[in-house]
Amino acid sequence: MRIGELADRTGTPRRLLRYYEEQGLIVPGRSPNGYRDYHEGYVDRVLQIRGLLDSGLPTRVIKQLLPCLHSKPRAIHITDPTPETIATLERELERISERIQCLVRSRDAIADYLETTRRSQQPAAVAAAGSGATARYETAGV
Amino acid sequence: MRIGELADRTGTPRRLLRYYEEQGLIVPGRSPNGYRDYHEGYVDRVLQIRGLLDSGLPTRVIKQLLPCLHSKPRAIHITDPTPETIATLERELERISERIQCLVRSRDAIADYLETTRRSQQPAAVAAAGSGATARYETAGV
DNA sequence: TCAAAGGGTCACATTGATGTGAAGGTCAAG
DNA sequence: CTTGACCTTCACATCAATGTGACCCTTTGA
Repeated sequence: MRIGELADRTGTPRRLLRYYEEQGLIVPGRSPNGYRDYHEGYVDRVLQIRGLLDSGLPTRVIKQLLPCLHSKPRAIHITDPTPETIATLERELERISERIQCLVRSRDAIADYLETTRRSQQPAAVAAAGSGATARYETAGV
Repeated sequence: MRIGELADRTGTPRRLLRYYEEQGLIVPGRSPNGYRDYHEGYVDRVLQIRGLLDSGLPTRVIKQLLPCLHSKPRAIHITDPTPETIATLERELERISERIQCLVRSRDAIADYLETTRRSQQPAAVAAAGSGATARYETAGV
C-alpha cells in the first residue's frame, strides 16, 4: 500500500510516517516510480510505534526495541543480539516497568477518585443519568 | 526546605522545579526573603510529576490529575469537581489505561525476547557468568 | 568585611515530535 | 491534454520540556 492508505488506516499524518522512516523505525520498499510501498504488517507496526511514542519512549529507544516486538513466531532471532544490545534491553525493560508502575498508581488513584466522587454524588441522579458515561477500568487485566 | 535541597532529594534540576511551578504543578510558599519554601510532601509530589512526564503525559494533563493523586486520606474532596472535570478525568483514565496496555505488551515482549535469547545461549557460560546480570521483571505485581 | 554558596529573575538555545507549505513528478479519469 | 489526487523532497515553524548563562541579591562563615 502507499503512504496515504497507511496514513488513513493508522490515523497517522504522512509527515510522521516519513519521519519514522527517517528515524529508521520503518523501512518501506519503493515502487518503480519512487513511491513508498508498505506491506500489511506496517499497520500494526506503526500503531505500536505510536503507542510507545505516546508512552514517552523516544524514537531512538523504540528503534532498539522493535526487533523484540516482532518475534511473533518463536523462531530463531536473525540478528543474534550482542551483549551490549542485551544490556540495553535489560535497562529499557527496567525503565518501562517503572513507567508502568507509575501509570498504574496514577490510574488507580484516578479510578478511586472517580469512584469516590460518584458515590458521594446523589445516587438517584447518577442511576438515572450515569449509565452512559460509566467509566470502565479493570484492575484485573493488566 | 529550599529549592536546592528539593533538587538534591528528587534529582531534579532547579530550573525544572521552577518550570513545574510556572506550569502550576507545584505552588511552594515563599520565605520573607523571597526564597521558595517547600514542605516535605513536595518530594513525593515532584517524583510523581517526573514519573508522569517520563510516561508521556504533558504538564497540562498532569495538572488536572494532581488533585486525585493526593487524596491520601479518603477525605472529602475540597473542590468538588465539575462535570467537565469528571469527564476529563474519565478520558484521561482511558488514555492512561491504553498506555499501560501498550507498555505491558512491550515489556512482556522484551522479557520474552531476553528469556529466549538467554535460553538459546550456551547454558554453561550463562550459569557461570550470568547470575550477576539476571533481569528481574515480575509479570505478577502489576 | 569579604568570599562562597545558594537564591531570584530573565532570556535565549536546544532537542524531539510535529505542523505546514512550496515546488515539482506520476497517474487515472474526463 | 488537462485536471485533480496522490506522491516526492526540502525547509522552515511550532510546542513542550529542558539546558545554560547573565546578572543581581541574601545568608553564612572565616
